[in-house]
Amino acid sequence: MARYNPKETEPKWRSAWDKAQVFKAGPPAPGQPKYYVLEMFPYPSGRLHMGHVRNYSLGDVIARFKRARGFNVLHPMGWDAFGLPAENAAMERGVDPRAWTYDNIDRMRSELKELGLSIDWSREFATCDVAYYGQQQAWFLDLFKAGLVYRREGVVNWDPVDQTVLANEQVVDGRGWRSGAVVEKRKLNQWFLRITDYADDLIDSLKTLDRWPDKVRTMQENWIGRSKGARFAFRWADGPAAGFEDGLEVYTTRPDTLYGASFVGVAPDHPLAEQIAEKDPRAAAFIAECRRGGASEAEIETAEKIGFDTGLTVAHPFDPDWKLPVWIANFILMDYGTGAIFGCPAHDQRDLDFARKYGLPVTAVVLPPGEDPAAFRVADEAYVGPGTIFNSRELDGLEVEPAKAKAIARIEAQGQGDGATVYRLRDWGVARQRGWGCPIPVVHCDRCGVVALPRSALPVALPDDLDFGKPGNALARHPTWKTTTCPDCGGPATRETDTLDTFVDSSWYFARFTNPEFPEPIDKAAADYWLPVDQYIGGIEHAVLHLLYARFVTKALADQGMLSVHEPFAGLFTQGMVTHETYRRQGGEWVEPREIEIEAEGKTRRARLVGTGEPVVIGDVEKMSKSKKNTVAPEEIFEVYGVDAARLFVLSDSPPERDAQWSNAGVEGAWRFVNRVWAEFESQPQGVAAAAAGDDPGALAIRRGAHRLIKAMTEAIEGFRFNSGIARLYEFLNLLKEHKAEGASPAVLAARAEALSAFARLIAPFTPHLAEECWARIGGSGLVVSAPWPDYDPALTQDAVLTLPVQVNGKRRGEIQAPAGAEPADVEKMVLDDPEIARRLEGLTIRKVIVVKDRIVNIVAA
RNA sequence: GCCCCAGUGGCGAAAUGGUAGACGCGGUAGACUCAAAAUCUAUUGCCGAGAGGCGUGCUGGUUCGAGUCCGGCCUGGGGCACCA
Repeated sequence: MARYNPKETEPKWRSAWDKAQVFKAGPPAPGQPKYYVLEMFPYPSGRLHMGHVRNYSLGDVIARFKRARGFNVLHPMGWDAFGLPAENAAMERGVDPRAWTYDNIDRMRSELKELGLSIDWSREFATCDVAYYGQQQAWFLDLFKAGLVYRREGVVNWDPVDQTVLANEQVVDGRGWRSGAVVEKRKLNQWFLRITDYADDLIDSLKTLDRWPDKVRTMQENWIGRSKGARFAFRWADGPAAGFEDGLEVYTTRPDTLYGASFVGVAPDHPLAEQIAEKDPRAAAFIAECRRGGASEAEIETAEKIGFDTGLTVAHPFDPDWKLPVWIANFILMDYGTGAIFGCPAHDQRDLDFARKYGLPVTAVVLPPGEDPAAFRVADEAYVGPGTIFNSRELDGLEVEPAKAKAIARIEAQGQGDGATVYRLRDWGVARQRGWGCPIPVVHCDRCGVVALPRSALPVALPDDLDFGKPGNALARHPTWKTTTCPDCGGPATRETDTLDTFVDSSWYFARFTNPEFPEPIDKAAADYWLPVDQYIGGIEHAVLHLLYARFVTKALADQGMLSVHEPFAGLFTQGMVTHETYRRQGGEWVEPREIEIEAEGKTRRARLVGTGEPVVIGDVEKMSKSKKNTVAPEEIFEVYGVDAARLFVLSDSPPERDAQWSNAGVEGAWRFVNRVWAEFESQPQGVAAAAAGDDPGALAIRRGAHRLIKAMTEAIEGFRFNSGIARLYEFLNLLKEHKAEGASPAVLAARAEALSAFARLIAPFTPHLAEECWARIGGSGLVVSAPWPDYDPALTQDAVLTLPVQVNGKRRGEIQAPAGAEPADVEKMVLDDPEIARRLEGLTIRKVIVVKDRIVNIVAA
């Protein structure tokens, strides 16, 4: 028997698909539903890694399944191709970033094609294609006109390694998301997209995304961080500070605790604090001290609360004779709310710590349920729970929520402020001081200021001769590119040399895929047909980055009339990472998996270096990374086991949302399966027609198994339980082996023929090349990729006679055989007549017999 | 600190409130082989010779019946975080 040879079959079938153009998305067809499957497009690093193999295999299962189910499927691929790695490669190796990127794309395209993905390659583009980013500039200008783009000086996150500004979302734990460098604060002119205009919509419509993981929705909700409260001004008690004649505006979520106020505080970089510092060197010294503190988690946790009494006082809004001191305090943040607060120490831990340190009063105004108002005191722990307001004059006796409403109403009546909603979300800073990106299509004119280019001036293309040889912005130092004329006055002007964040590039590519040739950014007819993406697949690491930006841009473009959908991704699936065991030599150096061999004896496993036999320590299972040397190169796996075995293993071992552990033994298991499948098809005599089984028990077992399998696979794929589905394939293969073709009756052979026809189609989404080879072997018509998904007969998914477990007092004590659908009363009689059960019931009195139809019997006895 | 998720054999994992451990990996024994690899067969949760007993992080509860539902706790992972 010939061993299955993927090296021969896999390329053969890929070119067959290619020739038949089977993966090209069709035009809108009446009566045929559409399905848009998209995996997050890759950065063209030049190398396919196992994470890609997993991500794209997952999407491919869905795409192939939906095709087989009769959907008009769109499954495109492109390249997120701008960004720093190209610039770094350029600087380190003196190559041109453009050439480097397109070379990488060529290499990765051929690797992805080798994976046998059902991609419509006719729609491929890279974000660094002028044809793409020129269209991006077009809609950027539309947003500019709509007031959704603005430029202002502000404090921004500066990544000193990548030498560029970062958005808040791109700073993780005080460090740049890509470089890992500690981010600095800098004051810069910066371009922003007004994502905060959409804060409410972005939160509220999360509710409609019922095919998104709760986790991602929660993360976005937290990130946007909506809080409801009041914004109001404290009036000055001793004459106004210059520039603050209307008072000092604060934000609070707890207006109900106003009678517990004991001070008002401002952030060290609040304009009032800066004004005071100009005249008072002690205040200036205090502010300088605050700035020294770092922004990392550990530093914040241990940082002591410190303050500076400005000597200014304000009046309590509800009692003009009540004076409150104004402090500068290090724990108040300038970029949240108004940068100023009132301190209520009894009901806020930070305020309490601060008040204890500086001897400020602590007055409890919320009485916890069941506490005695005369005796209740706050010691070291602020009380933040529910309760009844007391010590608060007209608010006394109210619960927290009504008290908030009443306080806000009074503030509003006094004209001092109003109820307000505040967000943690900041506007999206999109300018990057980098040369390998989409140029921002505006010019700076001495006379007219910042001028947006007209559409006719697009695309603003990158020059071909950028010098990436040294750090910094290659575009800004180009000798001639930025010199231009003002489209308004015709006078001399310079081009903006900042480029757009690459997250802008990826925030609309899914819409461009619907018609990548269109002369406008988006072909509305095509987008209306294909969008939203029915199933989007990618890593959880983009939960608040790409996925938030893409939602925002979709809403903004929809408001410009360019799109009809307000959400880009109807279904989202976040897949886990690919991990591997780590190995280290005694000295601690990491060792690659290919350099070791594992031996097992009983339950213990040992690893040794190949060749020397030096023992190696088996370490934790971790995400594949070059630094820990626990990577496995996909192309080496393809070479040994073929693409199908790799695809199968990466889908079979863990549920797709969880991390999958790669192991050599595991892929060998998948390889065994591939060979056993092929052996099963080879052993079947050719030309046997599928036929109804009659009552041959073997044939019936095969048919029942097959129909059960079809049902299970259909449900498993719909529910993203690929690992369970694949387990059922293995199970069914074991069943087929019990009913070998060799020496089988005609009835069994006919049942096998029916089963194998279904089986070839069921494995097609997972091991598409093998499926074609099997399909051809049994004389299936056309390509299996175009064959319809098999149907099942519900009547055949159940056995005629069932084995029902019998429990006594909830413990399994035996079993009986009963026909499917047997009436509970009949089953009860059978159970009580059973001698083995009767033995178990000796000396007991039966109180109750529960029969769950076709399931279980439980006898309650004492 | 707040929010979310997860704890099941040696390992990856299954299990609409109804036979816990499907399926795979690994192990053990055997067949084939001069031998090995590959392949095939059997077996494999734990304790026990067996009958049987015990088992889904711990602990209470609901239920005829709980891995699954509810309460409390422990451990691990993730997100947010001096956010007023």
